[in-house]
Amino acid sequence: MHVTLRQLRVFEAVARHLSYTRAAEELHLTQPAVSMQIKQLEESVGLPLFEQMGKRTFLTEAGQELHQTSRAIALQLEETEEVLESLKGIRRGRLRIAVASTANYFATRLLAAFCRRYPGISFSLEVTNREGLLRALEANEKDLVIMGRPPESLDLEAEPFMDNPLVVIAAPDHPLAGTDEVSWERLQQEAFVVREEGSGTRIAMERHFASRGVKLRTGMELSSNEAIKRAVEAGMGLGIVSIHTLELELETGRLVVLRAEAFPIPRHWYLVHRRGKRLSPVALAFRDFVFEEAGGLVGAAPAPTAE
Amino acid sequence: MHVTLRQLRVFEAVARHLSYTRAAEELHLTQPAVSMQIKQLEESVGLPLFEQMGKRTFLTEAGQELHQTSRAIALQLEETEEVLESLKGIRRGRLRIAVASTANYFATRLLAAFCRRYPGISFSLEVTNREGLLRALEANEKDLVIMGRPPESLDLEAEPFMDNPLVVIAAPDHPLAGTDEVSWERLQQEAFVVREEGSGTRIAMERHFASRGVKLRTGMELSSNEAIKRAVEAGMGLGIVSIHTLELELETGRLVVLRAEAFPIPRHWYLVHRRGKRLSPVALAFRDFVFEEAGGLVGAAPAPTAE
DNA sequence: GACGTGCATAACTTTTGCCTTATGGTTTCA
DNA sequence: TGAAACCATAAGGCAAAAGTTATGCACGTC
Repeated sequence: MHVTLRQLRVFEAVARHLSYTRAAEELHLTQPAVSMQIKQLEESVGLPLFEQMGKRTFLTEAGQELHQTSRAIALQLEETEEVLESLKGIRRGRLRIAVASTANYFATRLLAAFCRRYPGISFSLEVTNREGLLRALEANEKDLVIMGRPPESLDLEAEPFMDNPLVVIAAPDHPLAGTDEVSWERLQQEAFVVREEGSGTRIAMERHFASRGVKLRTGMELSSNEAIKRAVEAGMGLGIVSIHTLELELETGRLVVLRAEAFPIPRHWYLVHRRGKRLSPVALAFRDFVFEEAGGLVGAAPAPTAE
Repeated sequence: MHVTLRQLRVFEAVARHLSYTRAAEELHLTQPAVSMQIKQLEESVGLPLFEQMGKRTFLTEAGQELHQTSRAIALQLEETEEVLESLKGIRRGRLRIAVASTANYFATRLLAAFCRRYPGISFSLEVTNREGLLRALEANEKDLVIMGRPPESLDLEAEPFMDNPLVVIAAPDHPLAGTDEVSWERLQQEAFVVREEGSGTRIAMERHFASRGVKLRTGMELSSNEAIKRAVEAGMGLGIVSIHTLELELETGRLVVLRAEAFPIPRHWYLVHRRGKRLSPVALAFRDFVFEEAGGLVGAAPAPTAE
């Protein structure tokens, strides 16, 4: 059946007015143009759609059936057009974001602020580990990803937008707590509670130590920042974590940040997406928003540390 | 938004396969043809619908939205096509019929038989008076009308399909009941219970009497055949009704048909529709059916009476 | 019976649609 | 690094789509 949308549109007008001439006026056409469209439509349908009884025009049963359909289709297209139109702007839309587990501590706040500024946007925020992030990037499942160390393997665009200093933490009753500045030599003698292999924080630590010709003394290996903090609290050694994870612990005095030589380790949070991906208007808006506002929103973070 | 159904169809195929090349194969096209359709669609939508990430093709959010719509539209067209297809045949369809109130006595049986032969056809049967029939014809509300005397005013096609003899009825205890043959002179002396002015039966009676130079003696005027019969039963005079209305009364002996000179009055039932109306396949089938079967189905009717 | 209205039809023009082949650029995988 | 897969783009050409004007026919009305 070779109907065209144009035929349906013309048909709908005629069916509504029950007059070829009125429909032609509405569509800014001549009457023969309408006649031809209807004729072609009737031909491809294989049934008469109208019947002229003297002066008046009636819909046949087939015409009534098709009238319903054409109205439904017109409606559907209108609705879709509206949705698509709104997708062009950022009044509405969906934003799919994935963040590294560490970033969770501020990403939620970031999203909430963005949400307040642009109501009508719906979000999905996946908090996952590095593997999950890479898989999501690979499968193109997310609009943007927030992570600390973009891998070089995939072809990505990564823009740093906020400092992410790694600091040394200790229990308040640790011998080094409160000392003026712990020297590098002193620090080497301590055992560290660390994240698992492959973790971004772990890799950054190892590189930091290696670049100074020292092997990291790992006392205990744990798979989450929360676990690290609990272990350090319990006096099982020193820890190295992003300062963004410490808001509560610093406030309540359950952990302290050591002033240590060569610390904090300067790192950054990156906004990441696959190179060549066409960011939606919503994603672009979020990106802009992040660059503008990120600093102000991460209240607990210290002033950026120059490298 | 100037989308075409073709664009949507091509788009749907690409969205389903997530591949221009596969879609082209399915549609028996070359790949550039598909590319162009999509490009034009994207242009008229104003948004990218796909994004190529290296080897793989993904739907953008706008693409997902449009994919839903295009599937829905395709579905709707399919369904409509099916309905229209069935309208061509008489497997399905609707038949709208109006009958004169007198015809009700056999029209229902006629319709029931037709319904048994063609299951899947739905009916509407309006039983109404002459006025109602004319209005329905004027407004083109019915496919076919069954009536006893098609008016000349409207431009109609009327085909007689069955005899509709008007007979003289009397109560069983009437003096004339059972007599061999009532003469015309004798009959003139009787008073008749008649239908109201404008009724088809009434008009036929008056013409019949007038053609024989006699004025009808009307004793009582009633507005339905049922009322006539009850009045005759009660001994209020003779009646003249279509024999089709008498099935029950004859069987139970509550009324008798007089053998009278110049009776029965020969009349016919007509199948009527406005001239030039395109009858649907269902209506045509019903028309054929009526001509074939009408005689056999009106069991109570006597053999046609030649004029 | 003449006129007005409404639709159909014909003839013609212009534009657009649509598809093809040819070619070039990327990306991926061996 | 070369082949293969995939898509984009350009150029050319055919077909049809879609519109116009002009005209005719049927019906209803005055």
